[in-house]
Amino acid sequence: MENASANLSIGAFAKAAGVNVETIRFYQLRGLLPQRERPYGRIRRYGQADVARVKFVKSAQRLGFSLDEVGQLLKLEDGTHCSEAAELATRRLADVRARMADLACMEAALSKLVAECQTPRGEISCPLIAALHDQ
Amino acid sequence: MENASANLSIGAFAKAAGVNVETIRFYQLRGLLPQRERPYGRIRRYGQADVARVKFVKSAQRLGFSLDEVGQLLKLEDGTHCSEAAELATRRLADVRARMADLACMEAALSKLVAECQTPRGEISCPLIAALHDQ
DNA sequence: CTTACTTCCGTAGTCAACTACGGAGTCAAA
DNA sequence: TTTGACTCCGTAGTTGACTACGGAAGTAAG
Repeated sequence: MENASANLSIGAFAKAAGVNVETIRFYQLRGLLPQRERPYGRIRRYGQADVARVKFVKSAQRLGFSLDEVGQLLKLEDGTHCSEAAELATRRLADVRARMADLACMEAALSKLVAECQTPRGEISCPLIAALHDQ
Repeated sequence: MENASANLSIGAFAKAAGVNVETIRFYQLRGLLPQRERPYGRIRRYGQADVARVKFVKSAQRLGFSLDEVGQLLKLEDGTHCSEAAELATRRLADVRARMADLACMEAALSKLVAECQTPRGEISCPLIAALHDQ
């Protein structure tokens, strides 16, 4: 059922998946897509299952998974390893939350500095630069 | 007044600034630190002003500025170009806020998926993997 | 004066996730 | 059958911010 509609050239495949041809090749090299056999000096053909796989990769990336982690997720793809998948996702979630906290600090500091810069002051030096100096 | 206490070797300088020696050299190459003259086949010496400059770079980096932007900030260092500095900071702030929004989306999606994985279900496939398939 | 640590300097390597290039082979339309 | 687009494949380049390496020269301690 995988090859049922294996009628796409790599270019059509890439377009259907919304990525560049080079990205497809790169994923094949990385083991994220199976290396299809090439029928006797002909061009390889791809199907909807391949398109779905690339879209899966892209979805997971949007959630902050690295390609390595996406690879692990793909190995669990039959859906019988829910707890392993959940563990990966939990780690990712912790990471995302840590990054959010970092950004919140930056946000606070930057908006304070920008506000101070826009406050009319009667004198010399820029509070943004000054603040950066004594952290 | 810059060279007032120019008595640190590059190693001591790096330690005082909390970075590696290689990082100092890299910053010199990038123009973030002045290329000191080398007194006739002797070793260069550095002072507190240099240490402060590296700390400035590190502070700005923590706020999300790239080294290129830090370079611009350093050119404004005399404090008389407050509005330019504020403009840079405003751009950074917008960027930080955009990244926060992205991460918030990821957070929501991931925590939903993890929660679903932990909900007892009576059957087959992993909701996390399934969800990734139809985004 | 010797020994061992630093410094100097340029070049090359790292990581992640691609992107670019180039030459040969394949395919489809006119 | 020719032409022009596409595919194949391997290698190399990109970005950002460093990190590593290696040989020669300077320096500090004993």
